[in-house]
Amino acid sequence: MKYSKATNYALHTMLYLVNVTPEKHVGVQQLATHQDVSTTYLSKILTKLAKAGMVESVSGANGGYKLKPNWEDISFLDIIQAIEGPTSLFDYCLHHDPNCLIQKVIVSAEEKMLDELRNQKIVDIAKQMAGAQ
Amino acid sequence: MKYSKATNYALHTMLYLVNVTPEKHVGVQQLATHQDVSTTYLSKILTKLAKAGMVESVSGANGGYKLKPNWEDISFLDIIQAIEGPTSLFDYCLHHDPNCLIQKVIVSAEEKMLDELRNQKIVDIAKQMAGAQ
DNA sequence: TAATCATAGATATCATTTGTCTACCATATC
DNA sequence: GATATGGTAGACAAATGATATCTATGATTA
Repeated sequence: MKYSKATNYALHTMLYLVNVTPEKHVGVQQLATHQDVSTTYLSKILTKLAKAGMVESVSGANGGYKLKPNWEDISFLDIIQAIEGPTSLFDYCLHHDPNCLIQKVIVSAEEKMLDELRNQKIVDIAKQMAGAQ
Repeated sequence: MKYSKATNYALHTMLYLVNVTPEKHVGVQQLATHQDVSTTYLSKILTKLAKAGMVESVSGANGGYKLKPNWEDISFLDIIQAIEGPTSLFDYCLHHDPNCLIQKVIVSAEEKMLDELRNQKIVDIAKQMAGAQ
């Protein structure tokens, strides 16, 4: 039971974009070498972030990725769900009982975690890091 | 990002034991057919629960599984961790930075969920089910 | 038109989960 | 103690999902 490495890459990528260059375009190349991943693989992750409306890509020379105007609102949960999808920790249950109490307990516990992740903006972490230096 | 089916089986098994026969021995056979799993597979799951000190097994005729005396204290988290292990959602991080803020945010959000799961006893759910009938 | 950069598809690899099969061990009862 | 009943453990096998890589292609700029 773990978040995927892709989610890890996505979070670091977004933090990097916010932290270092919120305005400029940054190439996948640069993002990839910073995290020691291949560009094509990271590109697939960035595509998901783009489809979720957090970044936009520009092809061609001097192209790359840029944060969308709403970048200051982006939460951890936004990023995680862009990569992991909308799945719940526990979306099946024995006999597919829609009233399964076990499922209800777990889902409601999970909601507590999601609330936390929803309230944590990536920009706040970036500011913390900037403050610490 | 999901809890495994094994965790699902474990929770339902424990609920069944608490609900139906907290005192008697119940064979894996019965538990397995109830959940539509093979006995050997469910047996492996029960072995983990036994190692975690929640149930005990008795071999031989009229044997089976029985709850341990502390059964009223058993929480959802106890069962989940007996199966999933002690892993965290996010125990690696880029460059293995022990001070990674991203990791700290996620781990602290996860703690909120674990607190909830720790506070939910399996016996409470059993009582709810009994009351609803 | 050439250089730069992102994108999508096909494919490969690997780890984990989910199981099955089998032989084996423990206990109760006759 | 033989036998039926019940749990245990190991060696597999299959399915799934994550993690990539390679290649060809499309878009943009200089």
